Amino acid sequence: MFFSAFKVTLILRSFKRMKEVRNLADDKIRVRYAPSPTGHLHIGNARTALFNYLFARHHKGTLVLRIEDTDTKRNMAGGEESQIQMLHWLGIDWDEGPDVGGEYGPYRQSERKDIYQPLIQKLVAEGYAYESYKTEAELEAQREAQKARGEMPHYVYEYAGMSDDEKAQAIADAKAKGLTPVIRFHVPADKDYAWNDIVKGKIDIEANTIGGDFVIQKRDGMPTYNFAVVVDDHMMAITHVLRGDDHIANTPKQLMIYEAFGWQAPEFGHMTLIINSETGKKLSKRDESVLQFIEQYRELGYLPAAMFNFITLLGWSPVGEDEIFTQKQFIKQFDANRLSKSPAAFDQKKLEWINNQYVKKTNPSVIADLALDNLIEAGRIEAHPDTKTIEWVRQLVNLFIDQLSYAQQVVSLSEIFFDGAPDLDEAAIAELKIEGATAVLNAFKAKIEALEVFTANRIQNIIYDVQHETGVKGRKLYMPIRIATTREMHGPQLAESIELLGKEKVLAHLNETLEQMAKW
RNA sequence: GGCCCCUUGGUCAAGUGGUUAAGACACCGCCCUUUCACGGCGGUAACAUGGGUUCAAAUCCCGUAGGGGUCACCA
Repeated sequence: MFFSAFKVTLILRSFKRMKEVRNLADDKIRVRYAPSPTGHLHIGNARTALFNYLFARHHKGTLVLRIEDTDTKRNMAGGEESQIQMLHWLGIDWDEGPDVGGEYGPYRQSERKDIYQPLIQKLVAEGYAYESYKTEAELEAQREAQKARGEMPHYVYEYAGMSDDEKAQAIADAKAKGLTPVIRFHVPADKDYAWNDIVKGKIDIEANTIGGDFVIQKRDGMPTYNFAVVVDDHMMAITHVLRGDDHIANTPKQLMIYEAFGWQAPEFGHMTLIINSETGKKLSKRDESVLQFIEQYRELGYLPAAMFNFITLLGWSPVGEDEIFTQKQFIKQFDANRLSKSPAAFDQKKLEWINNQYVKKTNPSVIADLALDNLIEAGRIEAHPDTKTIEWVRQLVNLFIDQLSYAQQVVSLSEIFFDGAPDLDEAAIAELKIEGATAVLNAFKAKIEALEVFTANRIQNIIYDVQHETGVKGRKLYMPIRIATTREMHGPQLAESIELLGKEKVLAHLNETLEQMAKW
């Protein structure tokens, strides 16, 4: 017996699979979502949070929320609260974080300075890092000069060619001038940093292509992102880092720091960015053509479960052909190996379709409550409506519920119930000129005037009566009534619409229409 | 420009050497229907490109093109 190439391939493949399963089945999996509180929750960040959440819950691991607020200038007041609130709205919860505590805290980087400082000093003492006195103005000038020479901007080691004594002297001089240094990490020359990325596969980057020694401690004493993540991920025992692929270029820098400390790096997975289908570029926060923030969707009356579903399908795909799942089902079937390698465009139409699927499955009173807010917001209904108005809105929403992509659409769909009678368009006029229309309308009007209990049921019966009386049926019966009462050719079920319009409005519209018709 | 990543219909995507190349959204048509919508049925439409490897390539290798990301004392 001998092994065929085919068999060897099979064996290798199953070995590879075994390894994956063993890694991923480990219940000590700890992942984190680490936003910086610079604003509201962005779609892209929400997706990162979502995948980390699914990954953690699928493997029964731990999700950590860590606030990366080392840039004191960019921190926004209320940013953290806003992010937390929107994550909860989406149905994401976590096991450790600034709001819930945990054994690995504190969970805000601004509260961890005492942890970073000694570690930075350790790197300096061991020669992995050094004080850098170049000012931002000098560095800017250097970058300009490099560009002028056609070079790409990069940091040049400021003590190049100096002996230890000369270097010590230079530092002493700078100190004498009262300059405060930053700390730079000394990038090892001619080394390769490679990792097996969970989504992209093997990535290999040479140390000398990353732009020179990078800052790990800023002049204000705060660590930079690239330093703080490494320390925190290590100290918080993070096993898997799932983040946007705009972090790929940072990864070698972080690997260097792991190496300097002798720590084991976590597994990395770099997920694709969400792009704007019009520009093909990553969603930029200034981009006006797409709503970018979760809060905006909430305000339009999108349902959290639908958003969760939609975002999950953006860059990840389930095994079968279904696309609508409960959160529980998503957790059960989530598999990081199925994360997409190519970027996904944000498709508003698909989101609307998905939300409509959820709207139809949701208790109508929930949708009505959302729509009520939108109607108040739009000025259609006064704030603090009475119970009669609320009941009326419920009926209104029920008329449109099957076609709602999101609750706020009720505002534009229901215009005829709020505004005065719109002008008739040509098609409507043509419809009213069809023989029999006048007879239908006169008969209908007489019965409506006499109707005491103004309900859809009674109104429908009137329509039947008109049918028997005039002998007109079908489109020729309904269209004149629809146009004369609602002043539109299209709309939801007629009897219900007439009920909601109310007797007064209906008669006013009927009279106006009949007067117009008399002049033809 | 250096480095890195990506490339299946308009969009999201399945696919891991042999398939009539799934499915969903959108679009178009038909049906249901008093209109609109919902729903049902059907249709148009794709492996960027050139070379290999192989009996066989969307799938493996190399090149080319295109797109994107990143090059801060931002994260």
